[in-house]
Amino acid sequence: MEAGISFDRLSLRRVTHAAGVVPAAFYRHFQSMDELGLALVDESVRTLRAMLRQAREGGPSPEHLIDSSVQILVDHVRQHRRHFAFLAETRSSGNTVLRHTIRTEIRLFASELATDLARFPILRDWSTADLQMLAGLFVDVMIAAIESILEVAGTTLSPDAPSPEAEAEIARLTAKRLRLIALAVPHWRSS
Amino acid sequence: MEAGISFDRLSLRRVTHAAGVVPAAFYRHFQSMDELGLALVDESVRTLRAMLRQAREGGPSPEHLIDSSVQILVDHVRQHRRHFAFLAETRSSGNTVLRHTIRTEIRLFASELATDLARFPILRDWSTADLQMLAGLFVDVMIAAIESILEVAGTTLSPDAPSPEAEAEIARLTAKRLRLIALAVPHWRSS
DNA sequence: CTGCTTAGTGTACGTCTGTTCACTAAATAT
DNA sequence: ATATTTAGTGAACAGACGTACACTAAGCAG
Repeated sequence: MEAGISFDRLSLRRVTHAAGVVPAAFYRHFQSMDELGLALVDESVRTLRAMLRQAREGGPSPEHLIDSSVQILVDHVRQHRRHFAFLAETRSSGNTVLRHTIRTEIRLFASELATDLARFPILRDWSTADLQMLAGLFVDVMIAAIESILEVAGTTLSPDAPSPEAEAEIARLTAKRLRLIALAVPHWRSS
Repeated sequence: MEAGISFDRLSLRRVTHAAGVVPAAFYRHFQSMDELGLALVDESVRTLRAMLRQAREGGPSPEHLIDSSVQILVDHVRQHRRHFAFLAETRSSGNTVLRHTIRTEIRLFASELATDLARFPILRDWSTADLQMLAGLFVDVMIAAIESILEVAGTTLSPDAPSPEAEAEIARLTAKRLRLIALAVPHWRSS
């Protein structure tokens, strides 16, 4: 099929063609491709925040918190593959405006996670900087997981092989990583 | 200047123009842009391996191993900014062949790091899978650091601001992350 | 019913793209 | 000294690209 096409290889003409519309009609909706991109960022970021919300509400048991969080991540990526693929690709490539917008959103995401973490008793007397560090580390591990999942499933919107086996392996590895990091927390003396 | 241009926005005609040569002359050297890309991957990967080699030889004191490794990373990225920018961008974007090649190389890189780690007494009885997990985690933290450095310094080959201040901040944060992870190592029971 | 707004049409333009072809000048090997 | 390989030329092509313009059909407000 080769249906997957990254955003910055996407042309105005292709977009309008896919929409069954003549190229000039594009300007009735967006002034430029940048504007389209920002609209897509908005939409995708909403998906991202929905994921965090679900993780917050879902797991009251701190025992299986890591596993349930990873599972929520995997499910969300599977269900909103195109949003995550768009974010993952655009985060490191092409358009400068979009790249900065996404990176800023992710930093914000990490900050929210940090305030969530602050509620855990074990982390009560960690400095703000250290909490941000920990949250950023968690987020980066999650991002690596997302990229891996997208890689084993065709980076954009091709159906490809869903390969739940490879997905499960990535989930296990990611949970392992997070558990390792969590293991360090009690022994960290926050400055 | 706007001199920075990512590889997949790069056209055959731009390459030949920059080389001061007519478009058709391109085919005397490469069959396609893919082939050019693979040549660039080769060159950039050599830089990557040189970095690992230096880190291996450089630090015999395990006390400051983390700080010296991070410093080597920062220095290498500064000195070979374009190689790292190329790898970082192409790793997640555009051309499928190049993306897979780079990701495979990075996996190989992590594997080599894993065998290095196996020599540490504390890690003697870790399973191979767990060593790979740890090495992969280190590598992903390093990749995140590289991306951050490139971000604060203009992603491609623009001179921009070198901003050694922001670089140092990233170095500190990365070292902190690695120290946190290292702190967990003694308490991990390898399965 | 009338008038304004919105979404879409069709055409056309200039520019950039990859690729081909026959040809030449220089370097290299025999 | 001669033959062959190599690197580069210049022109030409067909296609895709972004963008502009005047125009039309539908939806809705007054």
